[in-house]
Amino acid sequence: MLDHPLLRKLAALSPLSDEDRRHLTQVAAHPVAVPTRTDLIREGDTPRGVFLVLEGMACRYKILPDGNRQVLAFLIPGDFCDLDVSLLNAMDHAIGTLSPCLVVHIPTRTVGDLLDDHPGIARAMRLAALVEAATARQWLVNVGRRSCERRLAHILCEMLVRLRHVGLASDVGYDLLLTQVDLADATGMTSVHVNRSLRALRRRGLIEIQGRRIAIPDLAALEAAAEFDPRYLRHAGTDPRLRPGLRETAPPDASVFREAALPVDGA
Amino acid sequence: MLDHPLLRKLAALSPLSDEDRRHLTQVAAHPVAVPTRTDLIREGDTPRGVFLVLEGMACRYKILPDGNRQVLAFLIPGDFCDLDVSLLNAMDHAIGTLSPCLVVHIPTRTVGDLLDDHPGIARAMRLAALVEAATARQWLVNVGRRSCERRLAHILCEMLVRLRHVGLASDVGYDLLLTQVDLADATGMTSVHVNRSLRALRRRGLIEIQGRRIAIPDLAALEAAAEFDPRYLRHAGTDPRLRPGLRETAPPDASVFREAALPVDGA
DNA sequence: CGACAGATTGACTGGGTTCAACTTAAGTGG
DNA sequence: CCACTTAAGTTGAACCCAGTCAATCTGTCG
Repeated sequence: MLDHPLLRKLAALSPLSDEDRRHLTQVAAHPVAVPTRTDLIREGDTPRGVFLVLEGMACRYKILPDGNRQVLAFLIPGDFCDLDVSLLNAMDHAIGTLSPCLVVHIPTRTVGDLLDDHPGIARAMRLAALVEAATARQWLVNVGRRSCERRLAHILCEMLVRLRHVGLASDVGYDLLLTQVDLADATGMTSVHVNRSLRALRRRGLIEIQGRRIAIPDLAALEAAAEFDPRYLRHAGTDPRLRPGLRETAPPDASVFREAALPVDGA
Repeated sequence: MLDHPLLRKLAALSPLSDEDRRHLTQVAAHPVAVPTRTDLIREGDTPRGVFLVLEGMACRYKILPDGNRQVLAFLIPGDFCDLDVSLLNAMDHAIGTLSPCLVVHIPTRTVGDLLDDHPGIARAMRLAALVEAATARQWLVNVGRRSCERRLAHILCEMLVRLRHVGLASDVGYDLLLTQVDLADATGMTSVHVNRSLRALRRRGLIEIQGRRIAIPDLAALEAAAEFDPRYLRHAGTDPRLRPGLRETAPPDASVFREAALPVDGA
């Protein structure tokens, strides 16, 4: 039961009862095989539910008028797309596979039931959505302000942690089912320059690549090179062991708001 | 009552009852003045509620080890931060003012009551959150795949639409309470290059700048230069007038999923 | 054995950064 | 009311990171 990626992922965020687990397992009982480079949903489509990836890798992406693609997020086993998607009547981006995948489609109604009738699941899924939002912020920082080599290192670190969360990576490496073009479109680079930057990382001894396998001989070194801090990937959760301590210098008063602010006569 | 930015923004997304309006007005009754460049909450802080901006401009941002800043989103009057923030125990980014602001702090508990007891408000706020997520995706595309001049044009178009939604922009322009450094940190550029690119836009006759005032003589031209499509800013909503038609060629079958997919024996 | 996608490498180019000086605007206090 | 201070905007020149173009290599699969 633990090898079910969705269960692993959600249980790591918030405790799940046996009943929750049973229910989730049932919801994901009938996956469908989808070949590489196939859209699950396109920009402009009306979402009829949520997709859940059980095997393989997919991505959210947008295509620009000039044909360029920007990858917005990678979806790995255990990932699903927007909970509140039912409120929308048109997708502003597409979701497509990057490798052969096993995917489950969960109808809007089932999602609603899940959220309404299973508070434990609802909480875990809301937390997962917050982690995804935090990841999106990291990507914006990545593309906006980090050097190309660091960007790649950062994404490789991120994928290691995420894959490990669902049992798909060892401590030393993992299979990255992506092409260098996919990495380029995710990091705002050219595939040519992805290639060169990967080589640079290889030469620095930070990674080793054999086919699709990424090996990381010295994780601490790679994380340092990436300025990677994994806390955003789990910064939710009630488990005190997971509680982050992002600031080293504890603030005497949390909010500058109260100090600096001047009360004003309201309305 | 309509000049309340929060009401204008939410009402545009989903219908609000008079009672909803009364309640929201009351929640935002006691704003506080906050000077420029003041943090409302910092990275690592535990959120104790939600901030609502009534006047001025603020932003979400992150600071990198080398001191560089990445702005993740601009907050304008009517904007508030994450609803589900109470699930977190540490912010992964900071929120700070970029101009003198009037801000309301809404305690976690009040937010919960609002969401639980006022379904109309809850729906509108969930939609607003989805629009913010869509905006974040646009920013990633912006920084990842658009030329610098286009990036700036895109952000200027976006701000026009958003400010117009809360009655703070005319058809021809608005006051942008940001410095060129702020724009640079939002677009992944240098302030020097922001300056040069703005000049280029000015020379092309797409914008006019006087102090903080941005005038847009020919909106269609600017939108074309930016490849800007405003639908993501309102693509939610039940109002059929707001229903987007992102694709011009209607798909015969919405989901390639069903076509391409091969059923697989599940678990 | 082709055929094709993906990876790799080289040479050249250019968009955007860096560094630094200077101007303008907006306070602030004597 | 003006001298002083500071933040923001503007401009030039040199440099370099990363894109572009294009050829070649490698592996895989029918």
